[in-house]
Amino acid sequence: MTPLTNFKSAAAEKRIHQSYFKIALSVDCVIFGYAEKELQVLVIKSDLKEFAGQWSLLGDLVRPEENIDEASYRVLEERTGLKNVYLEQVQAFGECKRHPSGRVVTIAYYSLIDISNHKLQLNDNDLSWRPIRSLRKMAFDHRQILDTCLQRLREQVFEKPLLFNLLPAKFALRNLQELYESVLGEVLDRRNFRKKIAVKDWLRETGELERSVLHRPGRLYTRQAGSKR
Amino acid sequence: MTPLTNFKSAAAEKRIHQSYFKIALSVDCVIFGYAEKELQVLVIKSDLKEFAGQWSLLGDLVRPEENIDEASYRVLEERTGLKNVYLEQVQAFGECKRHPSGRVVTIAYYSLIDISNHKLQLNDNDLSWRPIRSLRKMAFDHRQILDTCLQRLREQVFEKPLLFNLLPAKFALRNLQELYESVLGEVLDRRNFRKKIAVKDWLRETGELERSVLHRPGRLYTRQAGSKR
DNA sequence: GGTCTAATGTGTATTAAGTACATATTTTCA
DNA sequence: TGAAAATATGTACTTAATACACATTAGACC
Repeated sequence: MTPLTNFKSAAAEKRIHQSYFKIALSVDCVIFGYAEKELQVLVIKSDLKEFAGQWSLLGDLVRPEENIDEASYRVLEERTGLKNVYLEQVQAFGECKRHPSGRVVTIAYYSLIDISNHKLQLNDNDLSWRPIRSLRKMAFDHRQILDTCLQRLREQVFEKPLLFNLLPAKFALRNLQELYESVLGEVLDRRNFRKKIAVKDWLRETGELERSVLHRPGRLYTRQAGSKR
Repeated sequence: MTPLTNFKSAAAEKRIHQSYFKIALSVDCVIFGYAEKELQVLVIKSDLKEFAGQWSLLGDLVRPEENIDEASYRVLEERTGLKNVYLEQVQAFGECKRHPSGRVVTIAYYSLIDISNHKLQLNDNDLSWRPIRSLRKMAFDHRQILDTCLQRLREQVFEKPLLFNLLPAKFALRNLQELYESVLGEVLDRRNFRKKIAVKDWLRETGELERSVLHRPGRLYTRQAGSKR
């Protein structure tokens, strides 16, 4: 029987509430970006003394009257100003001792945004884009959360047109391939990559060409209007 | 900034704790079984008046000093007596109004057990195996949780040797195929199915044959010792 | 304007995986 | 001994994944 039922008395009910309704819930967002041919994550300097100097993911406590998905959208919007962004729940992390301030269970989400498209106040709050490679140690269990989300992302990149969210509206196929390569951590064959993307109907040619490149310019593509995220 | 840092005073810290550390956390386990050629789920009659007569998943509140994974193993063991069972977290469900007694966020897990292998007290507590098909309406958001877990299971049955957990130690290939068919909800070609399973090295022949069948008996197989769940 | 550079754009042959499909064999039962 | 019912098995076809090479184009420089 769950402790939430069959109370013997009102006093018993109150006692149960006091002993169980004292966990805090947070959401943590792994916000991926792409710059300098590397996958980046938006992180913030931890302001807990236990993790002084370490980077942490962007997160916040879930408010008492807030759905968890709403909380994740709120965190994202507060930090990046962006609405209607792809956000996906990955899983919960619930080790007792993961947060020094008490029992805080967190729900991890990941999101993908175009760094150049939003103007966040990077001077503010030590908020910063960091290449994943450089984030060896992070506050809390955030490195584990990041790994789990990255793994989920890797599983999905050929299933759903997710990575376009990391690029500007118009991009060359080479840019897309480099992005896939840095997400997957492996090099891909150009012809096979183009074939694989081509059959998915995720792309539309713009008719334009790259500019200011020191070589033959590639065609610019944009995401196919109907392609669902 | 998260509300857990930069307190202006001890009083402020206490206030924050009081307003945020009041969510309860539960785990809900979708425990799959297999009987009468149908996929079954272990459910219990809801004892909340709001859901009188409806079935609910097996769950419990997470204790203050308990990891969430530990909680799910505890629920499973309390209900089935089984230890060391495959259990996988799927995701959190956190709608504000999902539980009538207060804000209870739940983490969903799924598990697979061999019904014939455990002797649970089915008379006890209206605990019962029900075919999934028959569970049209369930208490809370448990039908949604069940659907989500079933979908995850379907994605994994050819990736990991999960379904063997639902069968007795020795089984014929036909039993395995019927199980796959009822999980996936589609019929499979026998020759192609055997080929697909054969390449995975999940099975070992026992050298024995089926008994007491009204036709040519099939060979009995058992799970390959090294095959990871 | 000719040449160099660097990357674009493209096709085919091979292998692996998935799908469709039919017949001989073995055991039990009557 | 024959009928019933399910086992065991192989091949042709299609689709997806992989490996791999060469002609083309725009810019930069002289």
